[in-house]
Formats: sequence, structure tokens, C-alpha cells
Amino acid sequence: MLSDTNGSQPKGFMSHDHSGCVSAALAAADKACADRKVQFTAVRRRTLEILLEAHAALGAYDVLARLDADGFGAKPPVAYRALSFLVDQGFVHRIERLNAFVACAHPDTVHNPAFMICRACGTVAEAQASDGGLGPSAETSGFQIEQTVIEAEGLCPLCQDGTT
Amino acid sequence: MLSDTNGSQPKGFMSHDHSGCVSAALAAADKACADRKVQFTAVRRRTLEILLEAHAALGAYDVLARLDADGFGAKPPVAYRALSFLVDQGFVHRIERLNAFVACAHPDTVHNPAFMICRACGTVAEAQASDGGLGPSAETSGFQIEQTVIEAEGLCPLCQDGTT
DNA sequence: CCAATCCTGTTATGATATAACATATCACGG
DNA sequence: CCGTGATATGTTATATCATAACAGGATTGG
Ligand SMILES: [Zn+2]
Ligand SMILES: [Zn+2]
Ligand SMILES: [Zn+2]
Ligand SMILES: [Zn+2]
Repeated sequence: MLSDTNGSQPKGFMSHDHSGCVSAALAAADKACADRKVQFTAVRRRTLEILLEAHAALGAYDVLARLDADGFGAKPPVAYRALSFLVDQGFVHRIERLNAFVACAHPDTVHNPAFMICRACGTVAEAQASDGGLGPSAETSGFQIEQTVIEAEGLCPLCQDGTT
Repeated sequence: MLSDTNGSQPKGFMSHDHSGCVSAALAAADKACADRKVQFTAVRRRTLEILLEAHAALGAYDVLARLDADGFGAKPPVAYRALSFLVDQGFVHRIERLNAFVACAHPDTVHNPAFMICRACGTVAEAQASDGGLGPSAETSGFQIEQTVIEAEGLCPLCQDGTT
């Protein structure tokens, strides 16, 4: 299971004051949804808020538990649907390696996200990415890349002491 | 579910005659296990053979069904353990995006695999990869990369007609 | 041969995810 | 406004993926 108790990890791996950060992201999402004429409903908004507050990757069932606690539905589709919406809109990314979801660190720009996942503390940092060096292989073989998952696992700066 | 019926996809996206390819890989694995003094037992060998024959990514339960048919155990740990062994030894790679496993295309060399996954036909091709362009971000933040998952999704050359 | 280690197979359970359906809400033209 | 179609919510049930824990069997190295 993904930790449900370490909700205040540093952003990236640098500590940061975190203030305003949640509300700014919510406001940006509000605006983006208005622009795109999609409904930013209460569950969806709260789901994004949960991920922003956690500032970490959460499993769908972790999110679900919180939605349930807030009086939204308690069954898996409630969480999965809200998460799908947020992923589709680019406000949240799915971390394949962890079967988890994390709020986007810069939802205002078009980007190709990549992630660094600390295997010791579970912190996930979002970075900009290239195509993973697949360009040449793709050209040679004629494969048409639409999306690339890039997830690095290793040790974050804080976990490089003591841990093997 | 992962297709259990398209076992003879082209290698990479180029058709190839496939002959000798299974037995050569098995022989290489035999040798590597001997060198490393690890046991290349019947289930493990057969599991690798199944993936080599399929020449495609198979889910653990697909593999399990075949092992069962061959008289090996029928319960999940049988497949998961054999697959873990093969992944640890580098003969097989796990495709996170598909929750599936694929035989390594060049198990003789040390390499950093990347994959191209066709969203239409499910074919998976292995390519060489860089670090996904994470080098700079990792250096800046002090993250120590140990392993990188790179999985591109898109359309293979054969599926670029007709399909949207 | 014995004992330590490793491997196999089982039972049982946990964790992740979706299909299908009924109800409720929203968007929008009339 | 109000009706109507499109969207969204919540439920039940089930599918899919994965591991813990234990008992028994094979391998290995003395
Ligand atoms: Zn992002
Ligand atoms: Zn860490
Ligand atoms: Zn490989
Ligand atoms: Zn294809």
C-alpha cells in the first residue's frame, strides 16, 4: 500500500513552504475547465485537492478513503472516475510503477512528464523529459510515438545517507 | 486481458523468420545460469520458453495457464516466482504499462531497455534507451538514479493504416 | 547420509480496476 | 421556465493482478 501518512513530503526534493500552492493549482484547474467547457465538479475538485495536499503519489483507494470521509461515494468507481478525468485534463499524472496518482507540478504548461521515485521514502518528483531516447529507434522502425512513460527509481538526496 | 491468441507477432516490428531464435535464447540462458550458479529449473526454463514462443508481452496469468497445461503448478505464485527469477536474471522484462512480461530481445548484453508498445495490436518492441533525459534533472536535484522505466505507446508501422 | 538451503506447490487473502445499471444533475434550445 | 438529451454520480458485482505464509520435495555440499 502507498503511505497514507506521509502527506507532507518536500516538493520535488527541495523543501518548500507549500503555501498558496494548493489553492493556486485549484484556481488554475478551475480556469482551464471553464476554458475547455468541462465540468469541474465537487468530487473532481476535491480529488485534485487531496492529491495537491498530499504532495505525494496516492493510490486510488487512498484517495477513495478520503473522498468517502468527505461524504462522497465510497465505492471504487467514484475515485477512478474522478482520477481519469483529472488525468485526461492533465492535472494529474498516473505513476505506472506505483499504480498511483500525483498532482501535476506545472499544469499550466504543455509538457512531457518524467518522474523520479525514491525507493526509500516514496517521494515522487516530476521533471521535464525527452522522449526517452527512443526517437532514433522509433524512426528506424516506423513506430509512431504518442506518449512516453518515463519513471526513474533511485534514492532521493535525503535518503542517500545510511540507506544501502 | 492481454491477448493470448496473437502469439506470432513480428519481432520488433520487422517480420523475421523466428527460427532458432527460441532455442538460441534458451541456450544463452542455460549458460548464463551455469556461470552464475543459479538453478535454471524446469518451470523457469519453460516459463522463458513460453515468453520466447509468444514473442509478445504476456500477463502472469496467461503464462500461468500455459504452465498449468504443461503439468506445472496452477496457482499464481508458480508463475510469479518464475517470472521474478527471470526478471532478476535479466532474461525477461516487465512492462509496467501492461502489467505484463516479455522475453528480452538481447539478453547477452548489459542494457537499459526501453519499449515501444502498439496500442492497436499490442505488439511490444524492445529498444536501447538513454536515461530518459532525466540526467540533468537528477543532477540538479541530487537524485541518484538506479533504474529507469521507459515505455512509449503509439502505433506500430503495420497499424498506421485505417486506425485512428 | 545429513543438514542447510533452495525450490515447488498449496491455501488464503490482499490490492487494483472495471462493467453494467439506476438515479440525479446539468446544459441548452424552445 | 421546461423539457430533453448528454453528463455525472453512486451502487452492486465481478474481473484482474499480486503476495503472505506454510508444508513438502529437490539440490547441494559436507
Ligand atoms: Zn505534469
Ligand atoms: Zn527518499
Ligand atoms: Zn532486454
Ligand atoms: Zn500494431
